[in-house]
Amino acid sequence: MCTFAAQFWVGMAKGFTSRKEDYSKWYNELVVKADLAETSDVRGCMVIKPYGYAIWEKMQAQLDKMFKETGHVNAYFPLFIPKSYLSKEANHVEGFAKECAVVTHYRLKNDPNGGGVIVDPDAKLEEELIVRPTSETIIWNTYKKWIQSYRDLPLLINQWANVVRWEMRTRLFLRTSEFLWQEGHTAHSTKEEAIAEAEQMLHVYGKFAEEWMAMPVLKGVKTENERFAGALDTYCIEALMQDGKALQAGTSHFLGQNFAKAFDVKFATKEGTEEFVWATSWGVSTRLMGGLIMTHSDDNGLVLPPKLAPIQVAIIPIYKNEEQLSAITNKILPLKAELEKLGICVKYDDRDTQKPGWKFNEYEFKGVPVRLAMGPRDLENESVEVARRDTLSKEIVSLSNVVAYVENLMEEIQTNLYNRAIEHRSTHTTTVDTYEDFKKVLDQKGGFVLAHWDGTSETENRIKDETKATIRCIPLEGKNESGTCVYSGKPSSKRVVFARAY
RNA sequence: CGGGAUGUAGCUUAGUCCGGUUAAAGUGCGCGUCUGGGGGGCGCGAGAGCGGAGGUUCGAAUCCUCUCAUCCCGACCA
Repeated sequence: MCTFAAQFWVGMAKGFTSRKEDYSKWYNELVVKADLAETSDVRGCMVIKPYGYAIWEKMQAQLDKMFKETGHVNAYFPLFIPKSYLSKEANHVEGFAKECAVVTHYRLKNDPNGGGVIVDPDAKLEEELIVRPTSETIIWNTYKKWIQSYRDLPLLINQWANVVRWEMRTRLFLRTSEFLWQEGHTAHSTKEEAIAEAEQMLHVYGKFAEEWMAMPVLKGVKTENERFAGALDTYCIEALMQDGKALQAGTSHFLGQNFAKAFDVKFATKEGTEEFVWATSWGVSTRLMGGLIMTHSDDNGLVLPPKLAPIQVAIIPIYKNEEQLSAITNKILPLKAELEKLGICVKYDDRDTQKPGWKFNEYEFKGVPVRLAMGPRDLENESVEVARRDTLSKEIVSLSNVVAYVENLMEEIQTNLYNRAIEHRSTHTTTVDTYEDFKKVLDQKGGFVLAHWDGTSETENRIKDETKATIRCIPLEGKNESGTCVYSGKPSSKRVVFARAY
């Protein structure tokens, strides 16, 4: 490999708020200016734009592959759920009742007073329909018909769908009234198998977050307060954003026999007895996009890990006339083909409608991991300028080495982003033993705070009221260590992870 | 649903307190031209009647009333 020079471009994107100035403004502007999504005229709902959707599609493709590899198949259940279904599992209703959209009518008509269309009062539904906030109820109502015997188990189904939760305050990707997700719903003959399934999917999520999103996550179990409505146990992956706030990035629930009992889903065992099945559900959503953005991006815009970047390499020609452009194109096309042969997504941007400088900024803001530029000088020297987005560094690489160089960069950038994120997390994870330190760390530094907790909801709630911090999880890998609760002073056998969260 | 604020060109905003020529600018858009190794320069041009309805007035973006919408802060949340 032949490197002639290294230089750094550390500019500020024009008219873009920095993280330090206002993190939340930075995020909102980034999402819009990087062309990922925008708010729609429908309150709380977003339009995911092609570039943002392309990233989501990459996530979907990989997750879907991982689900299939673990034996799951896809299916699709209705968007609408009869109201009565939702009330069959008491905890579940309570958890979602406050944020459900309800369909009450099925027809419009012209307003006799000339005000456009109105809801036809004669078209009232006998039973109102709920727009799914999650699909446990409709799915378990269906599973009841599908499951009779242990021979029908396990049932391992996933669906990719949209769901609606009527949120008061929304933010692009992080919390929208309608969002896209996948929800896995499985049925098992034993408790152990169901728990193993919930844990397995947690690890699938963890692997995806770390290896594909380059986003380190803590795996753990939720406390009763934070648990999914209707679950016996909720496992989660928790990520730490750059502003020191935690983001719940995925959850996997062991539902016990709650839904089986609510929907009367029984199966005949090998021994001829009749038992309720054991259930799990698990999901990740477009919220992952928010996590991806807030884990890596900087004051120059989006930064994407190569494995999820819709464009991994952008190539920009610099030319004064047609002859130069075609000379450059003649060099670039074979290079592009070679990179593509390695499975790298390359965009050769030879549009004459935009200037090179404009394109540099465009791809930088959109987080394209590697940018190649070739101009008259490179043409003469048989070289290419290679710029990487994660470090904002540029090097001149000889044309003969550039394919190998770029191939290697893909791996290097992916690793660097992960390492950077894990470094940030470890410097923002603090162990505290007193409530004073606890509050001080939250206010001054943020991040994950490891503290002893007495295991009661009462203490958890008080801490939440006083500090806005919640228990993100009881870590799976945390070692047992006896101590005393930071709040109550009562004995505790393990530290839990506190943080202010999204 | 409580507390605060804002609606003027595609977008961001000035003008509003203290009514008065043809509503102003940046950006974006179109054309021309010089350019082209980090959002380029110059020139020309298109684009809004000021969230909506009503009122006061010779005259309303500006004052009054009502209304709608959005944003921010609180309770909820993947």
